[in-house]
Amino acid sequence: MSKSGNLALGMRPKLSERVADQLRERIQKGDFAPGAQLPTEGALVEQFGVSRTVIREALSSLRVDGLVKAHQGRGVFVCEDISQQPFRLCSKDLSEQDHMEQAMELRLHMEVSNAELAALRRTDADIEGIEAAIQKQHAAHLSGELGQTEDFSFHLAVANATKNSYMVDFLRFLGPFIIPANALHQMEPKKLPDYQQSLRSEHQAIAEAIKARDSNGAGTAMRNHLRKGLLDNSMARDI
Amino acid sequence: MSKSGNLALGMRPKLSERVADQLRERIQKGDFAPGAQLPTEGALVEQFGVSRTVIREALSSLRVDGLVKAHQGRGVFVCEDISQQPFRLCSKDLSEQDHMEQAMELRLHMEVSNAELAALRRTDADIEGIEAAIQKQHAAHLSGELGQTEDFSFHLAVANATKNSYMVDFLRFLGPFIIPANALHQMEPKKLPDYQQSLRSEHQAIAEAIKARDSNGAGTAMRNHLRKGLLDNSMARDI
DNA sequence: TATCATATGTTGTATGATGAGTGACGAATT
DNA sequence: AATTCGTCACTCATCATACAACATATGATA
Repeated sequence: MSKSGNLALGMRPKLSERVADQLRERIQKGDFAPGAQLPTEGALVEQFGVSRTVIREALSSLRVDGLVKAHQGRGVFVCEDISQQPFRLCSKDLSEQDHMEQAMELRLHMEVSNAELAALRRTDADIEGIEAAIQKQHAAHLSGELGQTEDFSFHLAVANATKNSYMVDFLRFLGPFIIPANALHQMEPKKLPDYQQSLRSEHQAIAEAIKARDSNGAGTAMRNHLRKGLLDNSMARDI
Repeated sequence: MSKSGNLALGMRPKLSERVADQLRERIQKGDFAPGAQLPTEGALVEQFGVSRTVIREALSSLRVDGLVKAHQGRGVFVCEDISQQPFRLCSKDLSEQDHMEQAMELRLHMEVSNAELAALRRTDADIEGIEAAIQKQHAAHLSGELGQTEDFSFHLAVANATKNSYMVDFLRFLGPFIIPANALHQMEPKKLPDYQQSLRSEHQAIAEAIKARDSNGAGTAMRNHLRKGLLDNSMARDI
């Protein structure tokens, strides 16, 4: 068809995403109330002046986000509770520096809580897992590796001891945002062994406090550990 | 009524979602390495024996989740950093009770940190916002309303004082999971005014500690406040 | 060698047809 | 009259095909 005169959409990014964004907006603005039925695909086709393919891809987008639910034979409806909307950590109006600082801060507080809870609830198996993680990181260091994966495993093991799976999930979600910030890469190779040594001793301190069921001690040990990481990235604040 | 996963009741899963799940699995299992190119849509059509529409809807799903990125004319590639994966709070293998407990625990620790940080960083404007929220909740109570929205606004105001937008975002994300758990609805109407009164005084205590820049005080006040909410729902643990 | 035109492969979009679930209406049966 | 059941219109789900837009490799040409 004649696509030359094509409307106020602008056509640089994918059409389907632009349509999806517009629909998202209208939903969140309350244009379509929760539980209400969206216009049918055919109606949207006419409204936006695009093909049904585009409309369906846009709706698919909203469906994955948990904003709408499609019922075959009935229509597409706005979800009653939009609480299922996923949490993302990518505010585009933040500088890279701010983003990193705030994400790291979020992780720090969360991990301090993890350590405190772990100390209260840990089983013997948890202790084994935590110490095994420390051993593996040590082994990685001896092999000349950076051992970042093993480092993260330690923190996951601590989170696991809280017996709260959401804590683990959230840490696992937060992890990738933090690891790239690690100053390991730009560190002088000469200082690396010292750094790794202090890293291990900090982990050890956390582990021992957890083992001793010392909640406060585990919390402060974790706080010191992570705050040190912040300092190495020269983004310390009053955390 | 069950939400989604449903093979039994004649409600068969959509083809596109089954394909999407299989692809997700293969990606996370490392079958497709990060940065690698997925098979072309045409290849996937043959592999799965479905139409291109289905393949495209499945890929669209992965795209929204941030697992893959499609480039017109080149192909579909697994994202280098899967960090953009959204965080969801809906582990299906958890009982409703466990889900609520763990989500609430996550919120509690996060809000305690918020209160502590708010006390350190609050400006005078933050104090005004917090106290305004308390006033509005009071007004709502006087009007005979439950004032749950205003209650949440108070917590958001505290989060806002941390100057960490992710704290606000995360609380806003967590909020809807918690509010329905509030025991307000099943409370004897006679006790309601007392409950609302104590709610307000707890909020007031938090606000005053923040105003006094008493970090520890604000943290414990918030902990007490939320732990009380837990007790009212008879799901107290060693938090 | 360097540059440009072309061919090929890929995703994006458009269109039409068919299958399948839902709900409403009305005719047939009890 | 009340209930059952078939029909029909409407909807989303899937399929199939074609073309457009973009990226890259290939080969011809200067």
